[in-house]
Amino acid sequence: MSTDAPGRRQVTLRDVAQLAGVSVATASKAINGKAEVSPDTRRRVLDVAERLSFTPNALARAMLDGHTGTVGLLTHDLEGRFSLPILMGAEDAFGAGRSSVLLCDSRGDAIREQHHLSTLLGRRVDGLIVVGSQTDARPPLGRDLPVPVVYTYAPSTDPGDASVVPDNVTAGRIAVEHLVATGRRRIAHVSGDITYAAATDRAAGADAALAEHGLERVGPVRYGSWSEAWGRSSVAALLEQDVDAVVCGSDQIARGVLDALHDRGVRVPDDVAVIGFDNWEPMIAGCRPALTSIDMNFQVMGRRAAERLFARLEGRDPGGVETVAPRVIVRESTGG
Amino acid sequence: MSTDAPGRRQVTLRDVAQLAGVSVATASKAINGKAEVSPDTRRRVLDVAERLSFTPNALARAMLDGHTGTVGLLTHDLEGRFSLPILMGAEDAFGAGRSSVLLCDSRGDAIREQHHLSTLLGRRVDGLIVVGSQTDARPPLGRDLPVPVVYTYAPSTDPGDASVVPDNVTAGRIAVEHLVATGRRRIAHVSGDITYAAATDRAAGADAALAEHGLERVGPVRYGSWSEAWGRSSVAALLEQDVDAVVCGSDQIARGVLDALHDRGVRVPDDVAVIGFDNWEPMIAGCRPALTSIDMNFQVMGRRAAERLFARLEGRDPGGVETVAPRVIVRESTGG
DNA sequence: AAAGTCGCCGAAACGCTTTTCGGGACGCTA
DNA sequence: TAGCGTCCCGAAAAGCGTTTCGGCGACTTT
Repeated sequence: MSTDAPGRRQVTLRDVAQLAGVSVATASKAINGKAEVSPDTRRRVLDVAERLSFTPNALARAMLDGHTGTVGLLTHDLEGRFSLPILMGAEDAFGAGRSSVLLCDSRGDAIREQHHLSTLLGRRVDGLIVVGSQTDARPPLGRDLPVPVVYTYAPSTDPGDASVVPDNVTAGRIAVEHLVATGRRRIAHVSGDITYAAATDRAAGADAALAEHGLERVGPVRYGSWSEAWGRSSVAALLEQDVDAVVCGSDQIARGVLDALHDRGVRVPDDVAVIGFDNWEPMIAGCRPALTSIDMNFQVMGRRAAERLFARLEGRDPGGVETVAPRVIVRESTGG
Repeated sequence: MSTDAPGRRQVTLRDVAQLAGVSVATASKAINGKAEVSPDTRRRVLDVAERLSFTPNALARAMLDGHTGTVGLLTHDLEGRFSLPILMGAEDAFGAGRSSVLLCDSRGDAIREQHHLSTLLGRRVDGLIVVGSQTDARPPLGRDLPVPVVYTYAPSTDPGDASVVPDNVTAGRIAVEHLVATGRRRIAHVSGDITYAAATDRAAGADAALAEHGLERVGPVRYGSWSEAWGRSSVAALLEQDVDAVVCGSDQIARGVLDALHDRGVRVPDDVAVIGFDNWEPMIAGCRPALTSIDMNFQVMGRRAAERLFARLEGRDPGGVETVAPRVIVRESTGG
């Protein structure tokens, strides 16, 4: 029936054993490098296994030792550009740890999320990583899950859970530090949607750094949307005051600001420095001049989440929220 | 040992049966809605199952009926922005078909690809989808694989394999059709890296459409790189001739062209129409005026690949290369 | 009372690992 | 050289959590 074109039955250990003239037990030991097999027999078995291109059935194995070597990765929206680097970092770390990733996208829908959750539990994943869509905290997946969970991007509302999140406060801080270090003093701030914790956290960090240097922000934090259009339209108001640097809540906003400054003949970085957040390559690539940006290190976040999941599996992780330090990528827009 | 904090032993069917006072066989039937169980017993079993939050072990199931309900998705680079929509489309289709996706990223490395392949085969995936990184054909994964494979984005060099690819020729064609339909006659073409089949295919389609309308391309196809910078710098040469429309090999190039035209005071779309490819939201969003673009329908591609994989599983797909039709998204840059 | 139904149970099977056990080869002693 | 103990290699069997098949009682129907 199911033995159609590309589907002649998978070769089993029994096939190998039979052809090598030994028992399955012996074949198993030979293949897994156990001791109690004569070198001679081992060779014979390995040869046959090779010849039949035998692949041990990971499922059967999993049923015995109780863990599958798979982890579930539950994302809220693949679409958003932040999930991807996290995903890559995690996939990377898991690949190294010989685990495979089962990917599910709940598209922000709690029902779908629960459905995927039970599918994953049914497949007996060893653990779960949950990738949120905003940095705001989210309720935990469920009570008494049979496997460890690490939340990333968005932390769990339960502080006992393990979470790995970007450090937006520090990001705002180092943006200002960089500007101050390069001689700027009159610093304005244009940001995105005020309902995003990312926006307000960055602003808080930036203000804190300003205060530490005895400076005051020029004008209010101008919240708007995460778009170039907003960046462009904010410039008119910005320039009503004397400004020598603009912190922009995202690279897109920064790009809008750069464009508008360019149109008005304001020179960057000579007259005004501009810095963005996210270090988003495709957006950065087209900026003139090249945009200095704070990289949130999402890929590192994904990797850390994976590492902590492993740690939890071994009972080595106490839980709690961990932040990932951002870093500044210096380019021309704040250059000397 | 492994029975630590979040890991008390998973509930098995036996536990349920025992507590409900029936045999495992009966419990199984009760849960799976088989007929030969009294309504009374069924209720009792279901209650217990609910109470213990029993989740059937999909692995054990898989060992019996021979298929796991998982498929492998082998991508060449997650990073590139084309993999993601394909991934989403596939995940979507599989989710609907009750299959789960095991994700592997080979990062363009053939060794890693083979390694992932054997891992996936070991996990007894029911099938594989391979997502290439360029539209150029690629060698098949291997001879005599035990499961069906569908290649997408990049077709397999073996025409007997099942492949789903974007239709770049048609994409080029409809770009020109649209321009001609909106009254343009003097059409130039700026494209990306000439070593990409995507670039040359689009150009071929565009030229064919021009020819059908008795038109000739204005100037050569100007190949360069897939960047805004190239788009910008190509404009000087473009404007040496009388041009009323520019086909741009990608949205990034188009954006560069728009920028440069803007700087020179050329009005879009009044003086010159501009059209891009890929309909890449974040790039489009910032364009002034909003950019008309050809959407390659990558998400549809992913879905089709998944559908064909299912079809292959049931022996219903003969193989061969299938193309996915692109569509034009009209915005202001070619508007009336 | 014979013949169905109906509801349930026991056992086999899936592919592997691990544990237990038997038997042959070998070496030592008398 | 016969008898005994040791060592090892390899075979057989149990077990993982399901589903399914063949039975087997008990109750209904003629």
